[in-house]
Amino acid sequence: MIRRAATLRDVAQMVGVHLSTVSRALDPRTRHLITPELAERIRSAAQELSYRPNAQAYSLRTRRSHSIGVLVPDITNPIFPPMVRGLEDVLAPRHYVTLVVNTDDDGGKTQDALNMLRGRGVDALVVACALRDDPMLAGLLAAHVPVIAVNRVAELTGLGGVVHDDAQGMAALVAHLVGLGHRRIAHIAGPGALSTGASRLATFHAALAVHGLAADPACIAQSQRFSEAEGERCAEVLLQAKPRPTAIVGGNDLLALGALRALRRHGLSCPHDISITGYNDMPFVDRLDPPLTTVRIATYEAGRIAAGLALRQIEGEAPAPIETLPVELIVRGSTGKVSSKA
Amino acid sequence: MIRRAATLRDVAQMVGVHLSTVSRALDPRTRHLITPELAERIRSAAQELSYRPNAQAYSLRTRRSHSIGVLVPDITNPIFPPMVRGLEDVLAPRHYVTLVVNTDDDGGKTQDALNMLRGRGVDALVVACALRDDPMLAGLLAAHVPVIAVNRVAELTGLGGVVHDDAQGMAALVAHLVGLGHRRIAHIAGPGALSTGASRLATFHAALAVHGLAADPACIAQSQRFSEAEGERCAEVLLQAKPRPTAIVGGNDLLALGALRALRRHGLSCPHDISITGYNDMPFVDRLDPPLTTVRIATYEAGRIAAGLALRQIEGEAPAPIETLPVELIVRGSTGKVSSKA
DNA sequence: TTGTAAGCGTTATCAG
DNA sequence: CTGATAACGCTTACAA
Repeated sequence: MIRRAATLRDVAQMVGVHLSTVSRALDPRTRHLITPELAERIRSAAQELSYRPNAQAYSLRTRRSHSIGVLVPDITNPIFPPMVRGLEDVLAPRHYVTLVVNTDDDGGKTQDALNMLRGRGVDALVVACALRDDPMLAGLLAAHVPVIAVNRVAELTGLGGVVHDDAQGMAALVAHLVGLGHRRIAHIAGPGALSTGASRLATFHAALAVHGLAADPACIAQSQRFSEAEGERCAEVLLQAKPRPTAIVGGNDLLALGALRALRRHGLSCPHDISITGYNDMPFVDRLDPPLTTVRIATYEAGRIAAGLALRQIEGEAPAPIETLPVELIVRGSTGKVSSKA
Repeated sequence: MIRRAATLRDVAQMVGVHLSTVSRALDPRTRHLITPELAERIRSAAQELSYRPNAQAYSLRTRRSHSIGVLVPDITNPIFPPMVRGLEDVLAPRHYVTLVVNTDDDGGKTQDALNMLRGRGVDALVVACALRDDPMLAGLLAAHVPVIAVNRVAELTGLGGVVHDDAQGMAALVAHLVGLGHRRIAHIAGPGALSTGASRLATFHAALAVHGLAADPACIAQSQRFSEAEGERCAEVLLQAKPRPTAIVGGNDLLALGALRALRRHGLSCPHDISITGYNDMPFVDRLDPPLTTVRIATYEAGRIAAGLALRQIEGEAPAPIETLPVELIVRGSTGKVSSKA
């Protein structure tokens, strides 16, 4: 009763032709080799049997899996779903699937995931978990596996990808704070091993310099992870600096949220006592109390672009240089004029 | 220079045995047939050549793809990533991949996704986008495709899956509100075509009855989608009821958020004028202003369980009856004592 | 214990 | 234009 799926052979038998003829009739690229009338008979027979090409047989023969591996640190982190959606929205219509795997930024898991994906013959890899110094990525490039970095990148020549414009974002953030009268601005830097952490720290310094300011070393805290707990810990450190900073720029929204929590524990109010900014504009940070001033990155768009780059590399084009997406400053309630007594 | 991946044949050649011997030596299930010493030589040769089995050849031969299709309405909706994570966390160690596809609750897209997944030979389907009356699901069951419903289910005999205990959740919510003195409690019902929408509405009525209350029809608003916009629209309607309800139970968190927005527009305060509750406990609803009282569902756990059920069905077991997961009432600031003047 | 060979469903090359 | 045939890389009876 469990009828196995129809194959080319079944369709051929039904129409009374050879299966290779069916194959040709069904492939738009070779259909022109077939008498239109026959092609139509074949098409309707295939329909009738609800023929569905066997993807693994196709892949085995053509060495094309029509699948793309996607490595994300953790899909549960709200910045990744839109990116994944962006990938899918351009890949699905072109009959590619995305195999999304979580790495938890763990070397072992990443290696396992990679082996699995390569064993499954993915045509390209989209990597959202790059380390600044990433031997895994280097290996992939050396093995000529098409690979696209998103959001985070590695310092590797020949690596294609998409990132968000940290220089622009930081400049806007700092200009905004300076405009509100802040002079003593602190930063909770993201992990130095990640390009986002390092680059935001670097551009933070650069942005201060533009306004003739320089960061007091006591106003820079280095986090180990992009997490709320780390944000809280780092903010505790920054609150000890004397004089106290009047604003804290979080390396991302989670770090900012942690900082907010630290303030609250110290009985300080945001933005009255200290202004706080985030980075990424995660969902719902506009509804927090106070709503978070932050920088919006185009994650969905990054996914779409990454998909396009992957497709191009699959077609054999050389990797394009890293693309930089513009960002947008979003001013909300967590930043305010520096209080007069400060 | 682009060395193609090593195959069994390459390993065999290196060791000087037949490729079938290599196949056996590498498969834990048949390794015992091989002289331990030879097996070890083969293992190290495979290692040396960094042999990786070709998944499509394996699937073609065995009719097992070691992949599971996952249909979600939209991965961007924060209740799904944890579920997907739960699936992956139990499937990945057993060498299964998850192919996650977004349907946007659109019939056409769902059909396309399904064709694609079946063409790729997924061993089972995990469906988080079931309709209460779902011909697609019925078709899958009829075709004997192993299918597991998560979160939302269909009224179909023989369908296995996991849902969250709406009766328990609603009872707790209503008891909480009644305990605060509320008697006139309204509900923004989720879409009637979805099991979650329908079941929460039904259990809402049942929960009121337990306290000797009955819902005024003017206190039930029917939403078309689980969205903030719909929540706002429905709340507008409820605010016209006379006397005005003192509490509104949202069909999910988004509907509640919309209601909150409507209140604000009317210059009403939550919880002072009207209490509001959500459902699902999405990330960050604990940080909103006011923090949302809601029901926490175990989405990650649901994913893990669904994975287990899928695996069992793949092994040939008959589908188990729908499993119901316990939920937890989370009381926060959006609910309060009914105001004295009411 | 190991080798032989068939076949999974395709595509692609070569004849006719 | 259509048919025959050889892979693609693997598992698995069956033989030795």
